Amino acid sequence: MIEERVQEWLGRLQACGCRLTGPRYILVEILARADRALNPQELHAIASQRYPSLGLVSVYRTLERLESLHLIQRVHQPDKCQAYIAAFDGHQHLLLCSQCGRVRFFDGDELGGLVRRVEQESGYRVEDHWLQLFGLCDQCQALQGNEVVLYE
Amino acid sequence: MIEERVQEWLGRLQACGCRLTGPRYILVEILARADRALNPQELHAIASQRYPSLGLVSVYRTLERLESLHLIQRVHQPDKCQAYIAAFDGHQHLLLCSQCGRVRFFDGDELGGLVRRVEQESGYRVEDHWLQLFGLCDQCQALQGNEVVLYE
DNA sequence: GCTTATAATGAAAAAGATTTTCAATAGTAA
DNA sequence: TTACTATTGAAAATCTTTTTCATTATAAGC
Ligand SMILES: [Mn+2]
Ligand SMILES: [Mn+2]
Ligand SMILES: [Zn+2]
Ligand SMILES: [Zn+2]
Repeated sequence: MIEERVQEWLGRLQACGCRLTGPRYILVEILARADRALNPQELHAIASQRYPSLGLVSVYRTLERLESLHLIQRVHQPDKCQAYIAAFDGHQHLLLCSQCGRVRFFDGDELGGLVRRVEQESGYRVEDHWLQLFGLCDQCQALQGNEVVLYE
Repeated sequence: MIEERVQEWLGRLQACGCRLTGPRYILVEILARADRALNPQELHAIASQRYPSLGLVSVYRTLERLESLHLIQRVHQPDKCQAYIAAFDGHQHLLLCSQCGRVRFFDGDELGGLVRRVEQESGYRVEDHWLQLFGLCDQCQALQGNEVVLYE
């Protein structure tokens, strides 16, 4: 299933005239597999292990390309706002572990009533919303904050 | 009411041993009056009109001080994440005009049921949430996007 | 008021993050 | 293989934020 995602992303890249290069294989594979948001530096550090000559600038360029294809999306957190994770189709919200950074998507917010009430009270016309939940994932609850298991 | 806020902030600054200086008066006044989030550059540009010798570094320092006193809070937006607005007491959410940037607070989300459902499905323990609504304020609706009225 | 201690200031330098430039390289189609 | 050109990484440039430091100015004590 993750492998399919990797193949799909590579296909989407090729479909829009992009070439499949070493740096892109690595970066796509890491991003498509990641269960937490990675910023350019983290991504570069991880990818460099398998592709030592990788330049940070290629990481920036690949992130930009993948984001413009809506394959990844930016994740805002209190302390970092420049991290990316595989994007979900459709309208979804994020659930983030504030300990290890693990991210999950969920859907089905029940904001209709709230939005109508706020529109009435404020006079604004609401067109979009951000909803993110923060908490502890099951693993981090079990560890009780003693250790943190990070990616790789 | 806004004047009271200015006085309160100045009092809070003094109460914790800070000195009341020219740069601080100006910055507090602008931030306490602003109805949209301002980033360091914008704030510096506005404040410089009244205090030309103001250094950008004092803007950063004042923002840090006011934030640590919980008098202002950071506002995240799709394109800028380093802007600040007067903080609200208690748990509140933001409503932002995506045209002019005007910000309002609202309370009373109805997320209890959703949070419980997501906790069940995910195994996460949810501890906090971010909810922001984006839309068009009444003024920007009236202008139909022809003009944008910005601060000062 | 005058003196004094020291918090605050702005210029400059440093550090970090991101973007641009450019010559060399390598993927792709013919 | 060849030719075209997208992509690469190094280096430079640009922006943003933080640190350093000598100078200034607030506020407390007299
Ligand atoms: Mn953000
Ligand atoms: Mn809430
Ligand atoms: Zn976790
Ligand atoms: Zn507006």
